[in-house]
Amino acid sequence: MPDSLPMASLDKSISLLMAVVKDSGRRPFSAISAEVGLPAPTAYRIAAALKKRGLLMNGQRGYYVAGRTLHDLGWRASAKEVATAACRPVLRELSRQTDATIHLGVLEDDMVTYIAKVSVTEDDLFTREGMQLEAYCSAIGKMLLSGLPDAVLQRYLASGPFYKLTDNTIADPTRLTRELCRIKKDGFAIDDAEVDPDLHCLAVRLVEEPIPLAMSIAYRRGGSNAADLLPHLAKLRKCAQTLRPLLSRCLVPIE
Amino acid sequence: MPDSLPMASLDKSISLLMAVVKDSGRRPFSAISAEVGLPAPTAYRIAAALKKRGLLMNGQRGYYVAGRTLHDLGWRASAKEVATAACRPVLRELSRQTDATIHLGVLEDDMVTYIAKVSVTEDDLFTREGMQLEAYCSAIGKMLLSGLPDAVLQRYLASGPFYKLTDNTIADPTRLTRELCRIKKDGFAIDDAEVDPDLHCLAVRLVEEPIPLAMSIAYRRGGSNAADLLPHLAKLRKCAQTLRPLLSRCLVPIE
DNA sequence: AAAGACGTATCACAATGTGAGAGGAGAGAT
DNA sequence: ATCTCTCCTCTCACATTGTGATACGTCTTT
Repeated sequence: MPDSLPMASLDKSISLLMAVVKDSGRRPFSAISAEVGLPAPTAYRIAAALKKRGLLMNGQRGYYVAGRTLHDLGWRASAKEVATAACRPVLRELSRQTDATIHLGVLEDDMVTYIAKVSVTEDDLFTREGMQLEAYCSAIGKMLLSGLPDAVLQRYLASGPFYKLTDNTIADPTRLTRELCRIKKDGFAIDDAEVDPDLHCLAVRLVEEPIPLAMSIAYRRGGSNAADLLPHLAKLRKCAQTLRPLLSRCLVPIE
Repeated sequence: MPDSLPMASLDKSISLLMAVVKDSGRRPFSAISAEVGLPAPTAYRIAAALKKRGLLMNGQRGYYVAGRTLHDLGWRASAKEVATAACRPVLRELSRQTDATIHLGVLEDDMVTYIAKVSVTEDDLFTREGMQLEAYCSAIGKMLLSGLPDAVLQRYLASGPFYKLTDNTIADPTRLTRELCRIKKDGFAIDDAEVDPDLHCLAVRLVEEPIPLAMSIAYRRGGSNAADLLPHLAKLRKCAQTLRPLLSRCLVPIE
């Protein structure tokens, strides 16, 4: 063996961890460590270290099972979380350029969930990461709705009633349908103070797979209106363009 | 520093991995590695090793995000999977003692999912891990149904119709209700050839939190009947008793 | 009581991870 | 275009640190 790889010890540990977890309790630890090719003391030392960090736990004597930390980490590695992590730095840059707040959102049972909120300066928006909003009146929501299959969209439109949160809220299913058509055609959605009298948003689509994502730029200013946002459309689209390859690298559906 | 812990390198790697994943793209890698206290070359070497194994991936330049392997491992560390892993060796022992097939199951939208099937000898049962069966006619299913809150159970009973898979299947909601009451009182459920003419099962409850689990012992023999299984009830219960502390150690709801 | 498997210690050796320093590669700014 | 800053990699001498044969305590099974 001429050149031994760097971090051989880490690599062995990962192999062991994966082998144990994938075995799912079928074989005793000794058998697994043997298969991975580790002598007993080494294997037990690694297992002890992994256990200390909660990546492994003791099952029945002679057996190990996946630990809670692993579950935590895995949860944080869900498509939603990875998308958030991958996008955040780019969104921060866009926020810096536009001096506005950027939101990243997904559709979850007929509501928009904001999975990332990025702003450079302190903003006075009521939005928060993890918050859910009605889809039909927010820019991200309408953007995502416009991408739904027709049958699903019809079911949504029939599921009303839609309440008017402000004077501008489009609560009429017919008008909403027209608006979604326009959005699909133009490729951008606007929230013209439809959820809050002072809030104006402009949203574009990001990706569809493995999870539909959209992002929006938001201003909260008395006196401004939605038209003020349109100049930023190009920047938004360029940002989306930057994000797409990034996301597809991180979120490959299956190999 | 007198005694350095064993597997210090692994420990550092885990710290770095967790820090990166938990940061969720908020700060660049350099900042995170600095916080963890790792010099740049070391941090990058570790990151490269983690990336090679798919635990990390590259985001935007200067950023890392959780990788697909991490998601896989985390999925395998879900409550269901950990429960399976933790139980399997014990179930295997019971299977050896009784020379029967042991099943472990959960309730998932009104059906039983078999998450583990253990048998020492080759069996000729049609069951498979991951398979779903009607709850109202299987022993594990009835056991789990009997533990449902009253309101949920009523909804289930009203959700029929229940089909007779064999002559013995209890398809009448009233009789089924009576049977579930008995099961709740006695603490065991029987499948007396209610799903397959040759299959007899005896099930007991395991745990309720964080996920209701039940296990069953199954014989497939022409000429035998459910009464033949009752002598094994004590062994089943002892086995459940063994598993309970094990499971609570592995599946602590939240810390 | 004996046999066997799990898990931990001990310890000398050297393999291997370490980290300063230098340098290449990109991106952004001027 | 050049400059500049940050990201990332390479090299290399050092000694920290992981390694694994052997051996011992402990628990479970026969």
